[in-house]
Parts: sequence; structure tokens; C-alpha cells
Amino acid sequence: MPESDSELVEAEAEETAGEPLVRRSDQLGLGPLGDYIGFHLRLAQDASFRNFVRHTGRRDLRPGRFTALLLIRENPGITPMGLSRGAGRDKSTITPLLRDLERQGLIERRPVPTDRRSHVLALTPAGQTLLDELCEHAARHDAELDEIVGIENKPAFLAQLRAIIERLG
Amino acid sequence: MPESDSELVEAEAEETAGEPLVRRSDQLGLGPLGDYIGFHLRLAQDASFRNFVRHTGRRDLRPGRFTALLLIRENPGITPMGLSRGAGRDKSTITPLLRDLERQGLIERRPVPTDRRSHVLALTPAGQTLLDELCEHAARHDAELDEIVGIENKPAFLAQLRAIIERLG
DNA sequence: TATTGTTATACTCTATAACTATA
DNA sequence: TATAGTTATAGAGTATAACAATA
Repeated sequence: MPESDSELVEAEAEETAGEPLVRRSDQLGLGPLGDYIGFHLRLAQDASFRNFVRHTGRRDLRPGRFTALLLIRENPGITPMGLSRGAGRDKSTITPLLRDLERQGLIERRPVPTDRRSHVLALTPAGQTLLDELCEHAARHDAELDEIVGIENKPAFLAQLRAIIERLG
Repeated sequence: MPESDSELVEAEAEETAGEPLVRRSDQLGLGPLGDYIGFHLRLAQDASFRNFVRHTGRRDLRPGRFTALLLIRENPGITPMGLSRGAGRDKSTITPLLRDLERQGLIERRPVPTDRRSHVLALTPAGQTLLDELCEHAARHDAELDEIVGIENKPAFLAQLRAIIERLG
């Protein structure tokens, strides 16, 4: 799906809000899709994301911010173009994302002496703090997934997901 | 992400367009997410969706339309509210979706004698034809997923996805 | 009172194309 | 010429809130 991408969540929120996220009723017929892997991948990803949001208590969290912060932390010296390629998103989507993160004081841009067109991205202390917090939520969320899948099945399950990721585009 | 949802793809397009969908470079570090099920679910769903789009040749295909058409076909007598609950989306998102499908001549609305607030949805012949075509693409796409996962592993893999779907929200 | 469906409004994510300033 | 990044623009998808008609 030009739909998902390479991230998980996002940051920043004003308020937490209740929990009215619409819940699928699942009493409907699905036809041929009832046994499709692709369809279930989609449903599982949806459920997983909702659970993550539940953990963070921030319903405004959406893909992009979290991944951006994480990729910046894990890849020192990364540039906006590197982020674009790493996240699998067009560079034009990176500009407003970084603008917002910078405006919120979560990241900063540093000049690159060797190429004055570009700049290096880095987390500010506030960005580190927020990312740490999100990572804790992510860890708790994923522990639930581990439990559901069964820790003994996790390696095989992950291997199958990785196979899909690598062998499809 | 309040991000994904309960569908797979969508319908309608003007032209096919090249294939410039940005491709993840994957040479970047992922930190703690490197072993997270949730993260890999997201990547796999992303890859799967891109592959589906590749099959259909319609890059404008996105979640929503396809599911709507499918749920309408598979659940005779369904109403907009039923669709909303089945798809796990707020009813306010259903209105414009149905408006577009109707405008394209893919669905029609029929009055409900017992409740004049509502109406029953049904595919037109054109809607059936389009849905059939999309289902063929979906079948070929999912056959690739079967091959990647390995047909002998499919039942267990699907069971794990279903466990995630059912046990998380 | 509660529900169905619509409308108004807004925000996120995404992309293409055109532009600039460098390389 | 080609690349890094920005801006302008556009279109899905989603949601909340308020509303009219009906139950």
C-alpha cells in the first residue's frame, strides 16, 4: 500500500482523548479474502497499530514521526535524502516532516562542510527523551505481540515476515 | 497508525502510470525495532500492498474501495452503517466513499421499507465486473505470498495473524 | 431518546512537478 | 547535467462534531 511504509508511529500530541477508535465488527462475510495472507497482514497491522496507540495514549500518533526520530538516532550523519530512501518515501514528504520535528524542538540540522546543499540531522535532548519514551511503549506493545504469537514461534514468524518484505518490492 | 484498517485495496483509476513508487533502501540501522513483530508487520503489509498495486497496474488503488465493493457483494442487504462497522471506519468516512462509487456507476442504493432512514447497498453489473477483475489480481498476488511463506507454513502463519487480529483491539 | 446518514471541517500521509542552490 | 532540498499543489483516508430525518 502505497499505504504503509517503513515506520511505526509518530510523536507529539495535544491531548490524549478518550478511546473511540472505531472497532471492526467482524461479523461480516469476507468472501475469497477470508484465507488471503495479504488481507490478514492488513488486519493484523491495523490491530497492532491500534494497540500501540493504546499504549502511548496518543491517538494522534501516526506513522512517520516515530520512524523519523528512530532512523535519525540509529543512523548518525543521516541526511534528509537518506531518510527519504530509508523510509521509502518521496523526498517531498520529508521536508514538512522535518520542519515540524524541528519546530517542536525534537531535531536539529547541522551543516555538511563537504556539501552545502545538504545537512545532517540529529536529535535534540528533547527528541531523545521523547524517542526513549516511545520506545518503551513500543517495547511493551511488542511484548504483547510476542505473547500472542508465542515466543517459541517468533523466530519463524519473523522470518516469514522478512521473506515477504525482501521478496516483494 | 491509526493508520491501517480493515481493507485491502480500492478501485478506479484514470491511467496506469510508470512504476516510480519509492523503494525502501534498507541499508539503514533500525535499532531496537529490528526484532519487533509490530514493525515487521508494518513493513510486510507495505510490501504486500505495493505488490498488489503492481499487479493491478493502478497506482491510485488504495484501501477502501476494494473492501467496500467486496463487503457489499459478500453481504447482501448491507447498509452504510453495516459497512462502517465491518470496515472499522467511522460512518462519516463511508458517505463520500459511497458517493464516489455510486457516481462511477459501481454501486446503487435501494430503499429499505422497514427503515426509511437507511438504504441497502448493491453492486451494479459494472461494479461486479470491476470487483471480479480486482479479485483476480488479488488471487495472483496472494499466490505469490503463499509461495514466499511456503504452502506448508501457511496455516500456521495465518493462524498467528488471526490471533493478533482477534486478541488485539 | 437513540440511530442512520449527511455535511462541515480539519489533519495526516503521500505524491508529482517545478524550482533553487549547489555539485 | 545531476543531485539535495524546498515549495506548490493535489488527492486519498481518516476523524470529530453538529445536524436532519426517522425510529
